[in-house]
Amino acid sequence: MTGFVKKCPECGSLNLLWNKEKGEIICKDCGLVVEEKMVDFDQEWREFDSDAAERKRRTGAPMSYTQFDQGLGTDVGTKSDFYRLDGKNKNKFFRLRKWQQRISTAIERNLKLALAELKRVSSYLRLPSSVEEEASRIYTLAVQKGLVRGRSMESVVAGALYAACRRHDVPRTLDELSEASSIEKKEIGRTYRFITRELGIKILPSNPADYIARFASALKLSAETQSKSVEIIEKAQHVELTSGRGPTGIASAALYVAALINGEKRTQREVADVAGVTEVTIRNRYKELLDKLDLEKEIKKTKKKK
DNA sequence: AAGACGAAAGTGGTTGA
DNA sequence: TCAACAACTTTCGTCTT
Repeated sequence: MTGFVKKCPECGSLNLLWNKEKGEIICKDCGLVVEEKMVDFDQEWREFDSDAAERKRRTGAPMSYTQFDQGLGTDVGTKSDFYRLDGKNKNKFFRLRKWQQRISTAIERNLKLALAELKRVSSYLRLPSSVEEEASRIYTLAVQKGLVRGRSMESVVAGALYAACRRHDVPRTLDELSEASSIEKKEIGRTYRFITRELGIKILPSNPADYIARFASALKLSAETQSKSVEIIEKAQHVELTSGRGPTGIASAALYVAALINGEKRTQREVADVAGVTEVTIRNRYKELLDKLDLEKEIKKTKKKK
């Protein structure tokens, strides 16, 4: 097991939680998200003898959708081939090469550009490579279905990334995508809905709890507060408070309450900012949470302690 | 003076006739 | 295709700490 990060840079704790699926390392003590993008250096297979090793080892460049042609491109000849051909075949050679280049310019160049943009945005957001891969796949499919026509390449890229994030339970808000790609929120939402519908990609509504780690870390809240808010969210889900509501609203309200309970008060404004919702939404969710989950005692308790 | 609260009007999207 | 609708936002005035 290889670990780059062994100690939390914030509080020095060694109590780190590795979450490979989300590509995050979270400090259990202070809640800081230490590293959001990490590489898994483990081999996922084991070799018991040299025979098995031969079969299981894979060599060569990985095939990846982040390469525009999955890394398996073909070029029709180069000059070095040219001198070996007679007159007739020279013509054929040029014809083929011309067509190859025309096709390249039409579709593949677009893909090349788009995937470069996709990589840029995804690294800006420090997304795990699994998400980047998925997004590239989605974009490629979208191009093949001609869904990019009439839309800007960038917005489709952003939409594909958003969809990939959702599928991998690594939610990023539309605001974050918007900031990274400089495409309007509405536009991303629109293309996101469009391409997922057209490609028949099913996406479950995201779980508010998935946002907690990042929001809490941005607000420098303790791990207790984090788990408290996850707990609150779970309770809220049992009482059917969560369906139909924006997950970020729920997450931020739960976080706000949890912070109050643990005496780590943050203003509604602060929470609202990192979660990308308004104070009003937090207030509404907050009120509902208090109504249904009688958390008031707990808040009063910590008040008296002071 | 800042933060919390709540009312009212507006926005963009979904749904169902 | 249109109208009703729910969730969320913006704005603004009032209350609380």
